Amino acid sequence: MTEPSSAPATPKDFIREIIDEDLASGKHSGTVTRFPPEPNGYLHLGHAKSICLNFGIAEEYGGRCHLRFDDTNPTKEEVEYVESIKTDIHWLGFDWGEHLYFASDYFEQLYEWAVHLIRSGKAYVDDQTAEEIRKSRGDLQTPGTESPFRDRSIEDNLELFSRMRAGDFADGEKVLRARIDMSHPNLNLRDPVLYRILHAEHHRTGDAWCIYPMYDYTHGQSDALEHITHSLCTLEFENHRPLYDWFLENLPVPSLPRQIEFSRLNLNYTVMSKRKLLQLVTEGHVSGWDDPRMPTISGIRRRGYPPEAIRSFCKTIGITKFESTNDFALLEASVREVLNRTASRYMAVLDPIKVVLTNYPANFVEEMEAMMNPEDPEAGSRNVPFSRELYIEREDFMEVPPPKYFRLSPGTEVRLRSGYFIRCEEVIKDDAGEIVELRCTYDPETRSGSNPPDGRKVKATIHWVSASHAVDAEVRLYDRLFASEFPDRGEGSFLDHLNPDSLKVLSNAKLERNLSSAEIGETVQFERLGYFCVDPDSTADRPVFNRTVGLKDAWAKAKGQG
RNA sequence: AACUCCGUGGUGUAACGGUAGCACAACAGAUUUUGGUUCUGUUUGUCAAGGUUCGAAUCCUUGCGGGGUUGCCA
Repeated sequence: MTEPSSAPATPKDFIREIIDEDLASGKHSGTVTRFPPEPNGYLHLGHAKSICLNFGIAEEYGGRCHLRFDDTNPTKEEVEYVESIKTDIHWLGFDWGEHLYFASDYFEQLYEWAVHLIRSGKAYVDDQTAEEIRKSRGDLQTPGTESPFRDRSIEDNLELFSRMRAGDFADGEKVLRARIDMSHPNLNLRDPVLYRILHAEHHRTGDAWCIYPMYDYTHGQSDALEHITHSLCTLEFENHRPLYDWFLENLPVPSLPRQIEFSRLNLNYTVMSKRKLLQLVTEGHVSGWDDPRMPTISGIRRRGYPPEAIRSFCKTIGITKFESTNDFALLEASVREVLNRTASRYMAVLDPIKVVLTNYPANFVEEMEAMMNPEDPEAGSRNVPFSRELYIEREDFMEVPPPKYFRLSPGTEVRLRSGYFIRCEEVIKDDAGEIVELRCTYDPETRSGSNPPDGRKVKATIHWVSASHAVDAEVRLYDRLFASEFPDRGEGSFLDHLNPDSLKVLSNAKLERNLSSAEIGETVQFERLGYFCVDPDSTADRPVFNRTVGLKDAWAKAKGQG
């Protein structure tokens, strides 16, 4: 079983090290993890980190990972979310097989265990109001005070709890609490609430219950019932672990899972909390949960990020207990790395300016052969029509070029990608002085594949589209949703930091003919511009493309530095 | 202030008492029919002070700094 020492094993994070130890010591013979979303919202990149961790460990260790919906709060949860969560996990490339569970499946068992706690004097029914309970809990420096109902007899508690279940009481009238220690320095141990009364319709159990277990009372026992070995969650649950363990110690559970906490994913220039994402949607700052600017899984999918890139990103950022903020550039680097290898190349002109080749025959069309992907010779080639009238990118021409500008300008020559050398002979403007057309000549001896016999060179190659063959399209240019690196920090609302230029719609883009057959969801490269994904808003005669991410742009950088 | 977790280049992450490495970012150069890709090189780091040790990012102490916790949310 020993690896040859020559293999530079990728360093393991502290969680995998713990698993290794547990396997080596015989504490566990296998590994079972779980991903436990609450079905009250859409999954985002933070969840992706947890999904990659839990399902990734299951794959690596030949174990399994359960998908368990933590559905203990009927007032917030909906079936709609259950389905979207399943879709997103599958899209990320993971599968729970037959191990789909719901915490609500355990309601009866959980109830019996609550009775068990009451019988052993470790739980009681409290008649105090929410407000009274809050006040008597004390605070970070002050111990709490015990409830006047704390010492009810076991018989009374049994009777009352049974009547709570039977619906004899109104919402909030009573709760079941654990009987632990009202002066414990960890507030979670100050007689936490186990059950509350909620006369609400549950998405799975309907009206079978009017009392619902709290997260703390549910999670660990669900883990134990499923024989989860390692229950991985984020840092904010660290203070809950003593309570998690308390239940396992005081209940006849079938297994002893271990909770381990790691730091959640933070990304700059975005927000990740469900509440804030929901706010962006409900207040209309974005078009929906799947707006391509959203850090939701459905958003990045629509944006065109490949799942492989998300997985590699999660591998790159690692797992630690240190609360850190990851650079958005790291995510984009993962996206570019995958797309550079896999995306087909096409030409598209986003902001067109017409070029007429005065020495090229009218009504003549040549089919130029172009590589589908220079990084992947197997991808083959495509034909691109070439003719007398073309479009080129407006920013690929400058009448008065600054130093180091390699593209087209009056009198200079560039290569058209997969086409010919052209030289700009004349600039045509309208009355307003706006450039409307360039008159150029082409060199017949420079057809793609051959260079001019006189050995002359050009300093740039630019993209183009044949005017008569062009497909009209809308292109949506996305930028980061927030202008500030940490929208959460500082005074005021995070909404104050929204980037007003996060979406720019170009409605006059001209695409290479071959792009008309691109399918919704497909991500391609527009040469020299970036990666673009076909949006579901596309129609048969008018495709819509979303910019996934731009190519690195050394010129923009040089220009910016002036 | 109580409890608790955590501090390694600009960012993220390794090094498990023995040469502080990798990725991203930045910068410089080479290649290039994408100012992309690829390749090469450069800059930048162990929070602080003591202690243990032949030797400390690592162990100990203290200090400093950051996160989390006062829902009948998860």
